[in-house]
Amino acid sequence: MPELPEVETLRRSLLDKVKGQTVKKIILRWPKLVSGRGNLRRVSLKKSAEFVRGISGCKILNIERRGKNLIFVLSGGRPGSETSSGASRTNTTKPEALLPGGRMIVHLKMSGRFTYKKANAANEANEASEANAAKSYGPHDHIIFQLSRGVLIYNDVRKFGYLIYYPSQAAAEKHFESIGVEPLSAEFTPEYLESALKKRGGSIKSVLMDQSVVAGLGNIYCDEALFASGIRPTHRASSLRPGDIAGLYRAVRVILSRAVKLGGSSVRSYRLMSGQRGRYAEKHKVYGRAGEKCLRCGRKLKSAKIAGRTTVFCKNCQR
DNA sequence: TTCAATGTTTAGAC
DNA sequence: GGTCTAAACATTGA
Repeated sequence: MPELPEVETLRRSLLDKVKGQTVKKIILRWPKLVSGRGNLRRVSLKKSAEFVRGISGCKILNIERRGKNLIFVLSGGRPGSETSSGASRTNTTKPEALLPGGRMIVHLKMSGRFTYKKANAANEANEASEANAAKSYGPHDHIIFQLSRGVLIYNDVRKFGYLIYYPSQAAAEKHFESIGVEPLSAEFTPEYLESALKKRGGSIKSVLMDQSVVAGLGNIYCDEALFASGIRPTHRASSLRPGDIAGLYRAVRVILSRAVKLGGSSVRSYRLMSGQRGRYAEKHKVYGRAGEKCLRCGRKLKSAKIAGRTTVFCKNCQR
């Protein structure tokens, strides 16, 4: 599902459900997903073991977002240390004992999802038997996190996504070394955008999609922002005029924040965790509308392959 | 039936 | 280095 608004929407609902819960058990039904982020990754027993050992017993303190990535902030404990059963439960007078420790970074790529099921008598019983537990999961439920009060499931039809455990914040930060600014943060300014675009060859669309420039824009929101600012996706990034860049900058901010407010865009089978549709898809002016009429001038919207992605734009309104 | 396309990223080729 | 393509995988529609 994954562009910034969808990931941000997911972050909020996940936080609401799992914050403060402890990871009791992890079932890796497709271990490759935790073996790194390269597209040629192989199953790594070492990584799988580190993932399970590192996260089991930890409390989920917070969930953050960086671009299209989710960052689960975990407590520093391990089973048998400060997060162990009896002692910490009675010793509630010192919540500050749970310092942030490891991080789990998740990228959903094309088809990653999370679902959450509250614990109840039925699935407690299922968990008792491995055979029944296996039956209660869908064919694309690849990673199961049994939490203190429910079950968090990572589901990914195409298996492009990844979940990586880092033992410290410092280690996790390296993951984002080559990622650009957050488009909804104060760091993202018209000046930043202008200087970034000046340096780049290639089309404006390919640069906007480049996560090392701005983090979180994908095919949908690039097309929408370019339409809103009247810029043709093929336009060379380095030759945009300051006025166009200012317009593009505003469009990116307005469109992303509006989409976050509406819960993102549900296209294809994507749904919110609640099962509802994100309502921003209703606002799309160009994405998914190739061959239909431009909502501004009425001419037929064109489709083209740009930066390897299907791109929809209006030849008349975007120059 | 076969082929192309799908919200993404990256490794490897030039 | 920048810039482009194919690949990781499954499903769906033409």
